[in-house]
Amino acid sequence: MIVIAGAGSGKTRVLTFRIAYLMSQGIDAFNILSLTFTNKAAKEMKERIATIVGNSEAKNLWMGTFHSVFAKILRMEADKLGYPSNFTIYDTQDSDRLISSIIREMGLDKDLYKYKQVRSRISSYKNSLITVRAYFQNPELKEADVMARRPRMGDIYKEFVDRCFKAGAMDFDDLLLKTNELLTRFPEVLAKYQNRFRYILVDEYQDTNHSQYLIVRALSDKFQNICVVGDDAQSIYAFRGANISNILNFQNDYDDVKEFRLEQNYRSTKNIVNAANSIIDKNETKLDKVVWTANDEGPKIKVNRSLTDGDEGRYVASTIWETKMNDQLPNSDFAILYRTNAQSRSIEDALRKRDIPYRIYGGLSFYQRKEIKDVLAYLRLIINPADEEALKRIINFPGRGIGQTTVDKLIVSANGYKRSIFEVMKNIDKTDVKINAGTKTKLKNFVTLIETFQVLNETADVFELAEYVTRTAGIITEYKKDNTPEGVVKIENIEELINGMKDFVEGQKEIADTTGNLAEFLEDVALSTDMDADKGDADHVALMTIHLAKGLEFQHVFIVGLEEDLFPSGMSMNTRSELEEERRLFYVALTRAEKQAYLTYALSRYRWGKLVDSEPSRFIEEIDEQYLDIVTPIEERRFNPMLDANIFGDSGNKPVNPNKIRFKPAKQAVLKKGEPAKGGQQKFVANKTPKNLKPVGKASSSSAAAAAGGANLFDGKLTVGNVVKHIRFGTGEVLKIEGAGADIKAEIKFQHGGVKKLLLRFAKLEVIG
DNA sequence: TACCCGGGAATTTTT
DNA sequence: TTCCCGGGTA
Repeated sequence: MIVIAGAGSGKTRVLTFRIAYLMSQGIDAFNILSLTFTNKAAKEMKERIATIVGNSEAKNLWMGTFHSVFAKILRMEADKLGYPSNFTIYDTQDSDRLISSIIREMGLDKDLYKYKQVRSRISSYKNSLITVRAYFQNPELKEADVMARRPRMGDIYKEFVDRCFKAGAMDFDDLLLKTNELLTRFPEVLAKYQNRFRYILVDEYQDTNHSQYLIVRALSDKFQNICVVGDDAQSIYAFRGANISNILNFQNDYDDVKEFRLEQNYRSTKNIVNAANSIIDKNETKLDKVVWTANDEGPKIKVNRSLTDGDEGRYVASTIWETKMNDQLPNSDFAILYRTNAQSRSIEDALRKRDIPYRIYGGLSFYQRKEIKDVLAYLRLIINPADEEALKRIINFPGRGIGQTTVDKLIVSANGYKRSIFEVMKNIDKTDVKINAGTKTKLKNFVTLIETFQVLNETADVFELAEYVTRTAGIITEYKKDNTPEGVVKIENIEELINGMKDFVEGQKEIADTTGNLAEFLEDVALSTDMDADKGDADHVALMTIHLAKGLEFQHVFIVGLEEDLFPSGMSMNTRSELEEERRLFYVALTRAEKQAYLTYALSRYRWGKLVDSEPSRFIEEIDEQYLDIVTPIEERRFNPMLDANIFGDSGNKPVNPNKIRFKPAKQAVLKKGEPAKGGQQKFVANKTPKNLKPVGKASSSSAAAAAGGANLFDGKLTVGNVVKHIRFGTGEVLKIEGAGADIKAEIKFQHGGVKKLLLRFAKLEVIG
């Protein structure tokens, strides 16, 4: 069964009710597999089902992301593929580092072989199930890479795969690729999971890549009881291998397909739905469907032009402020969506000036921070000493006098002996590595250190282990040296991580069938993203990329930076299909809005530190004019009368003249240093955000913090003089409270452990006096 | 091997 | 503007 579900038509509801229905018909939850693309979607769906069928029933459902479900299966079957069951999952950064290192070792020109391009190339091979062997058997692939002036691509690919295997590591793509390998090479395994997963449901089917498609098809082949839900108009992940033809051709893959179309939108006003339709109409590749709504007409979509990105931010902030006040709305009714993460900056500055609380979703997540990754690298190495990336990360952190040269020698030697680096170090005296005695001692000490941790890991839980490791390995000491605010935040983050582990351990105790071990914690971490940490935290405006916004809805949505070369992105307007994906992205953005949508663009914008002229996006014009309300702020006209004539004609309120603004390449007008920008307003674009401020907003996303569960006291409940109790520091007195909004900190003097500054949003404090 | 400095590239989107 | 890397020096 396929459900083509337009935006806002309730497709998640369809899935949850179908699952609940299946269970009400006596089908064992054990036999149901439900796949999503984000942990958050899985979690929400599980909760919704739990409210219908009850918690204990819902618990047995296999529901999760492709990556997490198949990571679990791979752990159980790892030995068949020659992997350890506690294999490491390399994140993108690990892969990047390994690829860079391979390029360097092979003596290739790193300007020709850019690691990011190499990584995405390898990723697309894997997602298309092109193994190393398949690559070398197919002259066309080789040809394509030669044409791209990367003749050694195949060799890098091979080395990368070999090194991952040797390190007992899988990257994100491997989780799918190896699952395919498992299901193809071992018919008995396939049969086992076919019999197990008799009912399969897939959300966001339009986003599946070839690898995922094959897994789903293999698993559902026997019973052919599969239900996929999706919307071709919301396919926005082609760049990472999603194949829109999976949904377009679903009918051909199964014998007896029922198709349903959900075309009524329950989310948005008529204006928004119709405007969105008028955009998507411009795409050639799509399934026919007409989304409609019975909702009110609603206000027209507001289009606003600003002079600079700074002005744009101020327009957004002041509009939110006014609307909030006039209509008495919470901050959470507003979202600001942009094409690229870099755009958040000017918006943030403006929001901060107006004291509007906001949260940035995506970007650098808690677990990607350097200090967190350092700690995690120790833990990774403890359970999997072969983990090359973890080892390289910490072998000289904190500094132990083991430099790049030594590491390079070890790598060469490890490759020669076909052993892991750790094994070479362990047996350093038996190898022919040319390293002087002093360094050898340092290496031995490091090995001993890790082995001590491994012994402790036999008996201690994650929390105890991490606490011991951070102290013994000198990580805390290292960061304590740094007295800058950044350094303090790092310590706090590590403390937060460790607190999160405590909660993890507690949580695991309640769940009978998990081992509650380190490997499991690390898997959670590796597959978690910033979006997952959704908690009942303070009321805030949401800032995120449009990609992240898919599936969400807000009363008021601002889509900012609607400029040629930015949205559509300059890198995605060369082919029709790329442009159509950008258009679908715009469609997704617009259909997030329930009541009111705003489109904004700036005439010039800082990019790469330079002021660059820009033109309105073609997407603005593609919307049927009758749904638009083109506004030009009065203050802009007053300050800059000369700018008006260009686009809007004399009245300043006429619709955009297509001939003036369409399809001209953006001029890269570069402003010399010191020269004022048009209107001179850009100097108010405050870019002097203290370094530690921005990350704090992001840090709120940590699922460690989410897991904390304790009351956060940053809304005035805590005052100077209070006596509080902290889970780890014990009892203390509040000396000072400082900061604002999400950033409020308390300075607390603890009876044992001195004075500490704690971020109240994280710290679990109990007021006892 | 550690540290400092200057030059040059970077920004699509992410499980 | 920011970050990363390489080269040079101690």
